Amino acid sequence: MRFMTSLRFIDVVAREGSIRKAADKLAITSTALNRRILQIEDEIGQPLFERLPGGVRLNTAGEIFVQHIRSQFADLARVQSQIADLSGIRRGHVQIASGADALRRFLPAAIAAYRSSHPAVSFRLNRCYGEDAEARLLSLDADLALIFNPIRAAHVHVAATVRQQIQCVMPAEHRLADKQVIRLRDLAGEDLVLPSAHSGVRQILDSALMRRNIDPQVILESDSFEFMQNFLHFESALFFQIPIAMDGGEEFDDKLVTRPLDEADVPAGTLHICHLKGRVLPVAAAKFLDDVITNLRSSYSELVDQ
Amino acid sequence: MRFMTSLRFIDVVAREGSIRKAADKLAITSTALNRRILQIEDEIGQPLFERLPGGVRLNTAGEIFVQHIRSQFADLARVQSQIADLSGIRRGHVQIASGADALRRFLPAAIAAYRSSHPAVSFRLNRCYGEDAEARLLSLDADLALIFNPIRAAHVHVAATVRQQIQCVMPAEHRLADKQVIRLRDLAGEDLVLPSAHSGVRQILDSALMRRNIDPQVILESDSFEFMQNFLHFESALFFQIPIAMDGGEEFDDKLVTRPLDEADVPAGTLHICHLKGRVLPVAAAKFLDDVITNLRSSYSELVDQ
DNA sequence: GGGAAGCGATGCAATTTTTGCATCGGTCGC
DNA sequence: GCGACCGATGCAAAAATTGCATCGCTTCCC
Repeated sequence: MRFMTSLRFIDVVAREGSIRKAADKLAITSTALNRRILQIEDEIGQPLFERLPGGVRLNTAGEIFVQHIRSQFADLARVQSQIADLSGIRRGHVQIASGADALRRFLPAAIAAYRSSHPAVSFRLNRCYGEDAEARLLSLDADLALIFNPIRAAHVHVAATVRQQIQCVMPAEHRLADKQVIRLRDLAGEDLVLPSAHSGVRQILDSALMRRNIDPQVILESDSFEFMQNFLHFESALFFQIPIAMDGGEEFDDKLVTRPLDEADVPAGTLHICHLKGRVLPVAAAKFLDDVITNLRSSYSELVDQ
Repeated sequence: MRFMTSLRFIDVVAREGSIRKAADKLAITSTALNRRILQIEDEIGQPLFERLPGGVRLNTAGEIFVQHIRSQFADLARVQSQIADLSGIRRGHVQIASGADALRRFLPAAIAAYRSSHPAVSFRLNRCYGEDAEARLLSLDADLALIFNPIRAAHVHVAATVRQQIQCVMPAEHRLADKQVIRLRDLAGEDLVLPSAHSGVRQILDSALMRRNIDPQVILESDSFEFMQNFLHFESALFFQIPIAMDGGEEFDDKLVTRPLDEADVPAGTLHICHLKGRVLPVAAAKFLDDVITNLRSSYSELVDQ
């Protein structure tokens, strides 16, 4: 897209915080890039960047302008996908920001299913926590976000939510494995393996444990589900995740068993599927979103809202 | 705005329906323009125009793309005005589509008042009927529209409405001038001077007259209020307009008197102030809209909604 | 405190892109 | 069927972008 180059360049400079670094990334000289920026600042009538000794930084005008540029790019992508859709090609690109939960099983399966009927659609997935995901939606760096627990930002539109009760995962021979439902007080004195502090699951657990004044042993903390799960093969402990991170609510590792926490002790959290409020999504992203919601509705029936 | 030239060119070609005509208007050769278009079609990967023997016409992809271009331009204007606003310059440009009613007295006064505090803001006014106004909003050719009576289009957001009872204007010596309120049956046999068929006033009058089976003499029909009003200086007749077309509901021509039609006979119409739904208006347009609504609220108090 | 390194800005020449001219092949109206 | 008008294209001129060398500046580090 030749007619977008100058704008794309500005975006990169804003991200890199330095003309020379950006020029490097863009495979042109800093001279050329510098002059493109000077020219656009001239046309706007005001500087967009502050010149610092170590590089450049957007000023207020630049912030506004770069936001405009990003929305132009997103909208161009939407237009292209819509045009491609006209000729029945169904091509496109979908960018998703997701928590680690949904990235485990749910999204791989959902994307594969979608791609089986739309092979010309490509995806990009970024694992991140709530705040990042919201920032990515806002900077148009993601079309969709799947976030477990809290949505704060006013500019996010929640297309659907799924209630998810936290599940306790343990080796089949663990002493709690006989119970069908785990009470919070059962955790007292147990060895726990917990997701890191940003995680929605962790926040729910922490606040529930704090409220009841239960003080379990946190022997391990990680942001990798895979790591935590494999750890349980070597040492007996309790580990927590939400159904979406498993296959239809069932653990997929037959050495481990899964038991829900009692809803009276720990409230169900909500998984939110969202996009930027007021944004017209590209065709591919909109269709994928539709599919995901249908998919969730059939897997979790009455737990899905909207 | 150098980086927008190619897009602007496409817009002009779409409007002109011919590359050569557009090239003429843009003061470049048809060759250069033609090649810019070919290049962009190449980048998009699909033609945007159908080549007809007498020129070019947008195909479906082109329609989508041109709509995108226009929204880009409108958004760029918003960004520019927002950036200018930062430095306290308060410059900008406001484009208004309005019926002839509001163009008479209300808008000149409102714009002059606004410009007295924001002299760097320029305006463009286009007189048009409802359908045009809506089309102009949609093609981003107008930021705001003031339309008397009906709003149909789903993509229009109504920022405020004012109820306006139709007024009957006549020479001071007319036999109906003694009445404080004009009943519809009074019009039977009278000579009427009516606005043209597209006008909201005309539509309301026509349907009321038709319903009561009253058949007055329509001796003159025009889309110029000024013409109709001046005509009354030479021949005694009745002429209709809404308060917004007058000074605060008072006729400004002292040879003429104004009497409301009875609300029981003819329902009040509504003047709508609207903009495109979902659009972020440029600062200047948004502020002017605010002013207009405040203005209307103080002039017509309880008749204003929202 | 001085020197090296990193930054953006700028003059000048090389290169690439854009433009204009002339012209082609096609369609339409008279 | 002829003239007028349309968009497409080869080729040379004009204009723009780019890269190189270099400047002035600040910061970091010895």
